[in-house]
Amino acid sequence: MRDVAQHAGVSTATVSRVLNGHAAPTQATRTRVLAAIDELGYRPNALARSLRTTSTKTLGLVISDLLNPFFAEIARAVEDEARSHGYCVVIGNADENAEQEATYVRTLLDRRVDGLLLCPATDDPSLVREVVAGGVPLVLLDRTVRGATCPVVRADGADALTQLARRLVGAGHTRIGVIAGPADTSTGRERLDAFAAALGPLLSQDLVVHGDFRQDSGSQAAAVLVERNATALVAMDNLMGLGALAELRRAGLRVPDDVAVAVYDDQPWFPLVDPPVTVIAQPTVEMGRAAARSLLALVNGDQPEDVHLSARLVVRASC
Amino acid sequence: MRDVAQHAGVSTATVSRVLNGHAAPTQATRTRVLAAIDELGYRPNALARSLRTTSTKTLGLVISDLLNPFFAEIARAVEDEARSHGYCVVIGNADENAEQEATYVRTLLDRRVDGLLLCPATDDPSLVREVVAGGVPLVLLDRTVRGATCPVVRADGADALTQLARRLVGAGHTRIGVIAGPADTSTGRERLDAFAAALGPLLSQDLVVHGDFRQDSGSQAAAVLVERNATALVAMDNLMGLGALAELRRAGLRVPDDVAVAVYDDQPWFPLVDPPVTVIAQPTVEMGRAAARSLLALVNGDQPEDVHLSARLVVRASC
DNA sequence: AAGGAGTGTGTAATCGATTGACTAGCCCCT
DNA sequence: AGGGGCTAGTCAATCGATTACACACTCCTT
Repeated sequence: MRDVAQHAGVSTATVSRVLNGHAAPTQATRTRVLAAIDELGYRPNALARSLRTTSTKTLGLVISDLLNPFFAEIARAVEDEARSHGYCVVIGNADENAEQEATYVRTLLDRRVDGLLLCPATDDPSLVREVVAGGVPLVLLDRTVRGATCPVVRADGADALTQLARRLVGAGHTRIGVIAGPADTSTGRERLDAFAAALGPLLSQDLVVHGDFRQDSGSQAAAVLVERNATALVAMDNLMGLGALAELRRAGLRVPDDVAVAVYDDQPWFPLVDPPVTVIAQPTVEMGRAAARSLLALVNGDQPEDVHLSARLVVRASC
Repeated sequence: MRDVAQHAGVSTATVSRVLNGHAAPTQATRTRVLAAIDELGYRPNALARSLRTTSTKTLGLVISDLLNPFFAEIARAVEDEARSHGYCVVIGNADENAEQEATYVRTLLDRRVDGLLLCPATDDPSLVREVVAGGVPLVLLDRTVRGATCPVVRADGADALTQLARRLVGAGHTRIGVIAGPADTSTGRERLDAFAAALGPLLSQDLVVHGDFRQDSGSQAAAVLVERNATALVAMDNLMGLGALAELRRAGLRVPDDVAVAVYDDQPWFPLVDPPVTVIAQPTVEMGRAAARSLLALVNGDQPEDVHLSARLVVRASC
């Protein structure tokens, strides 16, 4: 910057003013400075700038699992929305692991992100409290924590799950197996609760198996449930659904004749599976965008409302 | 930091030394400082530190499309490897768009990442030159550019494509349609060239359609190729493959009876599709890890070799 | 002609760390 | 007692920007 100033015969203050679009500098100096800038190929040091201004124009996004296309889509939407407002997004991958999540959150805070978007790995509120106590704008995405003290953006699947339950019961299923998410995540619990409520006494405890939102756990759960004579399987997450489908295929069971299947989260390939899979589709893009918008509002000092979107049932041939 | 120093009754220099594990401070002062640190809940400002040390312990990764699970997997692997070496990864999503790619690269450079991993959207070398000229360690991943002047990590699919070609010819196909990647990407060109070489005169020009590595382009290309009486379709990317499969299903064509299908890039769900899809599987995790390792070597002043891995053919029922 | 208003620039403090140069204190030796 | 050799710690410059304040100048007003 000093070089630029020298080159243009002005002080660094003037260069800075030109760079930041202040009113002060004359048209003449302005062009002189700009000429110097691209003659020297100067690029401002964002670290120094941020250090001084205490603003990084960066948002942090800590998601549970980058390999889960649901989160990849969300990340993509967040990034889009943020970029359109001049913000950058740093993505952290927690791998469904509370410890790694905490590490990432702290790293991002150390780097002074202007705000943080978090899909919490568990519903333990301590990390959230830590961030909020540190005064950093925080918005929770997809999942919440106990007694959350910050805005939350999520999609409600209760209606869709109720419809699904009705449909399965209507088709004569009496032994419906559930591959639920972890009991210590809000989505894991809520989806199960909503489905259980819709099913009432028809749902027997031994047909509920908790997975970890990953493919393998879906396979294992499916094996267990089939063993217990379930005639329908509902996987509460697309990766566990994938695992369940793989297991059914491995076991030589036919869908939906032997076992009906439905999965939470739609994916582009679900219609192509044999048979096409009934799903509950979440508005991922809207969730991501809304979360980014809420966070930016918070960063700008507003107090955004929680956002509640809805998932919807998409019936295909698998049940 | 000043507060901590005061609290512990030492100077900021000493605090810094404790923080950075210098030999100097006594065990006594050390514990005093550490006590002060967590009493005050002090966290060092990474911006200031980086400004001073000119090292951010951060790598930049600019990928072509975060929604493409191939790149998501790579990102995940890069992140894993980097983290295990104490580095953070900032992911930028170029959306297969050269301009957005350049913007992201510059943003990352401005933030002084210690090194950059790039999956170039086109084979135009100007951006690469710009980075190299700036003296920032750069490694290309998956794709290369014309006259690349930096290490490259990629997977070679020529053998697998040759096997695939042989197999299709052996099955009696004479009109084999290719859904190729963009001609201005190295992977787009190389995969097509390798396949064309293996097929020889059997490949007619009107059965080669270029897509853009996205689902929709795969559908459109498939429609065109079917129209031209192709009896086999090879999609050079998983998303275009997905699009092609969707189009075939929409058109009511049966795989492999009416049209045989093979796709470049394996995905966990390809075995579940009706019928299971023959693919060319790339060692994504190894690519990501190798790229991160190469970049870290470069950052540490070594001169890593290019890394060439191999893709392999996985035959399933679709052809 | 003096004083005031309004502009355009420059000077220097500042953000929060790191680190080279220096100093104070201690021990030991002659 | 004085000096050499260590150590543990302090001082202050530095990284590269931003910005409050001061200054110089022009142009008006009275």
